Amino acid sequence: MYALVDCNNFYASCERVFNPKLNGKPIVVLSNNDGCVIARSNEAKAFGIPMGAPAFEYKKQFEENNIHVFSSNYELYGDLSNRVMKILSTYSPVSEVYSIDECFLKFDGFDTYFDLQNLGTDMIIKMQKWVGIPISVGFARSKALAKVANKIAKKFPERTNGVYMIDTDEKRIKALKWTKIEDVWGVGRQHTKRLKAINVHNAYQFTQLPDDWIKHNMTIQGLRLKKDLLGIESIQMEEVQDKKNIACTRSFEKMYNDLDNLSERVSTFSSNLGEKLRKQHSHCNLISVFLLSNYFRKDLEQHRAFLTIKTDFPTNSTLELNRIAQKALKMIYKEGVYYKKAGVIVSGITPANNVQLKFFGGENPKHIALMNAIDKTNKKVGGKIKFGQNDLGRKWKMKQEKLSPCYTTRFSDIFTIKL
DNA sequence: TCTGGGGTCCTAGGACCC
DNA sequence: TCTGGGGTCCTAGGACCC
Repeated sequence: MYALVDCNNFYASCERVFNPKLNGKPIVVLSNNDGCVIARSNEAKAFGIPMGAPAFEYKKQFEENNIHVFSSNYELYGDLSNRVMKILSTYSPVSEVYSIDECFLKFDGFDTYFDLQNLGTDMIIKMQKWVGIPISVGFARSKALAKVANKIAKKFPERTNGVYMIDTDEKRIKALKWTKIEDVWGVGRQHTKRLKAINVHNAYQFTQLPDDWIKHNMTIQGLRLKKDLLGIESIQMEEVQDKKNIACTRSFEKMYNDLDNLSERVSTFSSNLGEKLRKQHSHCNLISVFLLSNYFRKDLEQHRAFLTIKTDFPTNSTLELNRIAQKALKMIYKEGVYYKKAGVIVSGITPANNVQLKFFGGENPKHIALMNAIDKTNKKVGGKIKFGQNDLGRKWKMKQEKLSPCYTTRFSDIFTIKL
């Protein structure tokens, strides 16, 4: 059996942990730059606030309905997520952290000795007590079915108490008939359109489609999904591994049409990626840069550009990454266009201890020592060393007007109790 | 005025090899 | 007149996830 454990309205729930006055109150959490809604408490959902709603369009509704609005606080969410995952990992030797708020657990052979239903209830109680985060648990014979079971547990809390198990074929078919096709894990907008066109509206109908059709239209992934939904394990647990791509991308608060400002952004993104690469002890040999104009301003010239450059040797030196990223930027930059977003992505990632040596050239050994010294210093005193091209005046600070304290990761933000 | 960020997997087709 | 067959590797782009 598999379990999928999912935190309920995770970001919104995180905001409540150290601010219990918010229990029962509507909450929304906004994306970077306070752009759009990316998490909603049940109360906020009841007001009809959709996922992805632009904050400025809903500002009035937030005020009228006393909806509490937060900027996203990834430092807090990340730390609480780690606590949740650590506790979940004690329930089974095989676990897979699937996202910041979801975890698969595998219970091979457990059913002989444990009542999984009770185990699920135990998880919920412990998580509430130890971390303060509400969770839902779905059990089933495959990962895709565990996802379905989880959805049922979350949708009917009063009937399931947060735990639902699909353990018979009868329950499986009933659950699949209840699941709308667009809600199936792995079926997105495009597949939904195609499936509805051939009269497939729920997960059960999907499982009745011929393999050929699925393979042709949804690749091998679709076929695995079908088998998983039939109760035949086809989507395996995955080991945590090093990242294969690392990206750093941002929308700007206003648009820029000059190379100077874009160049500064790209340089800051490159430093950030260098740090991340070194942290996971990797090198990369592909660097991509992209620029996007403002999609919402149809009145302005549109330009989307993306360019990948191969490095001469695998590297994780910020200086080398930035040199190449700047080169790419200059090649795709188009004068006169107002840009709203830019990003740098590194890929072709290899472990640092496994670098292909070169006859001529290669990483400048001085860079290695320099990066080492910078990382160590920054770790000790908190990001004090920056590169000349990076913004030192912090004029790029994100719009975060409703940021909550980092209760668990900063001494300055620690919770105070008044006696 | 204002609209997020960071990932994964799969496939077709081109480049190249013998 | 007539021009093969069988591979591998790489990458862009499309689909998906949270």
